[in-house]
Amino acid sequence: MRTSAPPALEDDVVRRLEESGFRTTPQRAHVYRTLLEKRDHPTAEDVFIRAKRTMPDISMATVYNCLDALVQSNLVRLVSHDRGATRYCPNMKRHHHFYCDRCGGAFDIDEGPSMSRPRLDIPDGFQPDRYEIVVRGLCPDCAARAVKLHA
Amino acid sequence: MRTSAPPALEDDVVRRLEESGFRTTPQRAHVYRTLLEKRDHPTAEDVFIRAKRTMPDISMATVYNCLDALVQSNLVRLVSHDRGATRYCPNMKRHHHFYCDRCGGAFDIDEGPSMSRPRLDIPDGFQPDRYEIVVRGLCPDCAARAVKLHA
DNA sequence: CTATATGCAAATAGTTTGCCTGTTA
DNA sequence: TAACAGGCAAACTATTTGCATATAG
Repeated sequence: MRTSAPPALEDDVVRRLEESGFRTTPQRAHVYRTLLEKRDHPTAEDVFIRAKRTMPDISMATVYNCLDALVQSNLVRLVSHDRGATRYCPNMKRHHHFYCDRCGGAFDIDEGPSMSRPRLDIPDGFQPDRYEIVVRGLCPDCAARAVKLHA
Repeated sequence: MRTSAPPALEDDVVRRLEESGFRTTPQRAHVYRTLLEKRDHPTAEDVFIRAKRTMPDISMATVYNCLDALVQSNLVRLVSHDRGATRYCPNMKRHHHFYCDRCGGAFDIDEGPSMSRPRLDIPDGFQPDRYEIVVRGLCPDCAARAVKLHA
């Protein structure tokens, strides 16, 4: 057993980026930290605005570059469920998503302890790597609003 | 029991559109028929090009309008899994999707007979309506190509 | 007859690219 | 110091909108 402190988040990021052939740059680390800060599935532009607060010279193109590098390094998931802008999610624990039909919001759904791996008949030749369950319907806010309209 | 022939596809389309408050127009029916013709998850532009072959005056804006009306009428599903253009799928039978990490292709996965509904802990307040399982990995073509590269 | 849909063109959002400079390993 | 990354602005792609005309109910 190692006696030193657990590796800092930073170390992990560096390692993952390097494993995928990316250099570690202040921008990439900063974009990642920005995502961790508020896990609300921000768009690239949201990330840009937030990242700019403490790194004013960062550019939109760099944000896209960083997000791509993080996605390819398996540090961030790309979330895209409607015609709107792509969203990004730094939660790499196995989890699922709920998408609201009305407001378009995306919400993480943790995997319950009793959850069994679904059995799907995936045709020959496909090489599945991972899966997620996508649930759609109304989020709490929109559901509450829908009830009001019917009152 | 009705003695006449089962309702034509058209009748069903008309009913669904009307139930959702849409008028039935030749363009909407045509876009729907175009989608049914080749179930390969085309983009709006693909649909536009195909639809134009037999309805040369149809416009891109109308294709978007029609696709929206069909989606809202539950005749078509919108499929969006990367930063590329949104794709459309007229298969409303319960089914799932496989997305290829390499080529970005989307494939329908039928639900096997032994499939049990997955149990998710959806927090209070959410009003789930439907779900789908999304599997990612390599499609047969890309998997075969990956093997070759390692040979 | 009237609300709604179409077609066109222009506008906007989202994302990518080229090019030159700066930085990482 | 060489290959890679950043910044900026322009290009591009996907989608939406405004408006005049046409059409479904």
